[in-house]
Amino acid sequence: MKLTTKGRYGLRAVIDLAVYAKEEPVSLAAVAERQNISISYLEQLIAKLKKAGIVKSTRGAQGGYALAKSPEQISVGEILRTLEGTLNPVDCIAGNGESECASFDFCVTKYVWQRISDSINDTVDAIFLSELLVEKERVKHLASKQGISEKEVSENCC
Amino acid sequence: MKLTTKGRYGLRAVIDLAVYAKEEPVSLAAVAERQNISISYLEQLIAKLKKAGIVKSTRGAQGGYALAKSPEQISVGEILRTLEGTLNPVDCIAGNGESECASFDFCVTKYVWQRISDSINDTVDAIFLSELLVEKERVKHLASKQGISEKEVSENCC
DNA sequence: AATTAAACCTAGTAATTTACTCGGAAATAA
DNA sequence: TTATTTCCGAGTAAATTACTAGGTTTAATT
Repeated sequence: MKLTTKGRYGLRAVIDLAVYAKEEPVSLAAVAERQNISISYLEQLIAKLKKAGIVKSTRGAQGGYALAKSPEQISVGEILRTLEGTLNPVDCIAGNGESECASFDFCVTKYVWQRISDSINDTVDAIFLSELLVEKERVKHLASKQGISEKEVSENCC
Repeated sequence: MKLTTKGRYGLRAVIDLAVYAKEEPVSLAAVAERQNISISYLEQLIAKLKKAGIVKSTRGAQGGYALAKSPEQISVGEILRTLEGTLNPVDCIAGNGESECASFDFCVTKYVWQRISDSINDTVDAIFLSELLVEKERVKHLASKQGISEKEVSENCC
């Protein structure tokens, strides 16, 4: 039940864009450097985010990425599902019919998996990027009080 | 964010014991056969469940396994955490201090991971084996109405 | 027009994890 | 004594993850 680095790095990248790409697009190199993530790996993640309409890009020199919507319109659920695939604990409740197991309708464990799935999805769909930006301000003040730079925090985040 | 077969098979095994090991212990071979799971793999899972005090064993011929507590006292959370380890979406919130990331207290993403973790754990801790047994009766009737045997259901479950 | 900075694209690959199997030792009922 | 069963540790093939490498294309800047 672990998220992969796709979801973890990807969320950090989107937050980074929300903070730094307000005026002008930000290059992936800049995001990668700030977040201490490999740039070529980030490329793959951002490609998915773009396809999903979460970020937009401008090509060529001085180009880069920015959010495609306002932080109020981007949920963590959207981001994580884009990068991780469905957030179901098992495949058989994907809802596409294809991966349903043969005993789908009579499965007791499915009852459990469905409830876990619902709780995960309800949770992440209720957290919007805007909320994270508020939270980010809060911890930023906390950190600065303790003499810890934003750079340090970003680089060592989980 | 997928459960492994440990959690999936293990929960099925515990449910199987709840149903079939009421009077006398049930051999792993019987569970494995009913649930269509490899017996030697099940051995590993049941060892953990025993260590955790969820099931108990009697050795020797005619021995086997049974629940160590009543179904009202066994939560799905207990079972899954025993088999899967912590149900956290990331390691850094394990709470043991050891796996905490360097930016632990100032991490925005941690705020997200913690909420996901809480929702998963709250959900599974609120489901008890007794509830699953009731649910099992319900789907059993549904299945039999459609001419599907319990055996079929068990063997093909997710 | 040339250079440079960036996004975009595809394929490969080492490391890790998962999902098992195998072979036996110890215990106990029949 | 023999069957049946739990118990135990080590090994392994397959799948997945977490990347890297090596380019092409686009567009601003010089």
